[in-house]
Amino acid sequence: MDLNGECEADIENIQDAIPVEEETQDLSEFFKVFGDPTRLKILFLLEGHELCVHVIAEIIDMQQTAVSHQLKILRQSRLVKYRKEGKHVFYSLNDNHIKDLLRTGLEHIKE
Amino acid sequence: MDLNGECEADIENIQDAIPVEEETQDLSEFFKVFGDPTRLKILFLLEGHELCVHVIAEIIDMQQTAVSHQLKILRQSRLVKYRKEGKHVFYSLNDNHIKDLLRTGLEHIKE
DNA sequence: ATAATATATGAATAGATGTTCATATATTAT
DNA sequence: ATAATATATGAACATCTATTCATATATTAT
Repeated sequence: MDLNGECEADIENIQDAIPVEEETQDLSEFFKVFGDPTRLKILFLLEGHELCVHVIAEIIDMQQTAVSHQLKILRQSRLVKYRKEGKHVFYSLNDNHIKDLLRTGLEHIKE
Repeated sequence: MDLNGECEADIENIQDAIPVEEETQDLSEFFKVFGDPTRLKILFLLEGHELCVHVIAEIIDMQQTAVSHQLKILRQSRLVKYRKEGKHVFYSLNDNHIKDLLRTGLEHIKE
């Protein structure tokens, strides 16, 4: 049974390079979060500051509800954390990898 | 003119944390490429091997045309390069950052 | 020349995604 | 209690995306 012809012999071993299905799914979900300009802007903003929702909305010039929706996604992927203080909800980064990822990505697109 | 109330004073400076619009767009496009399980599988496969299209399709159990479409996207974002040899087209990774990104991403989802 | 194999690509389609609108909840001020 | 402010959320909608199908191109074998 030689399905792969002349190209490559041991498909069995090569296959191991791919993480199991669930891990691949989770990983793609994770990267998907970075695949939106609005969310990226929020992440860049939160890199240096703890900010509340309406200030974020103001700075990136988006509606508050749009920002809230995106913050929900960032929360769900555990990229940001939040702290309630009276009427305000202050968001901040929740992961050390984020800065690395953003910087590596920027390096690539600048090449 | 105090649009941001009690929360935070110097919106001017905070804004600088965000790259210019075009850069943010490009960066989100870049991450979007990693936000699909099929493309991730292809990238993991190519991490160690130079492979031709039909072998990739076979290993990840996808149709050849689906793989070709995804390879096109990977080419366009300069993540893979290719080499023609007779009927075959051999693909391989074209960026040193890819492994880093994949590994950092995996670290995050495993936490 | 014809057939077989490897790859690429355009069109179609189903499903996912981001924003907006309307509205709900919660806290604070009057 | 009422009004104002801050945030969250569900529904609707337009847009984008990934796969499939049909088919085109290119190379090699007969």
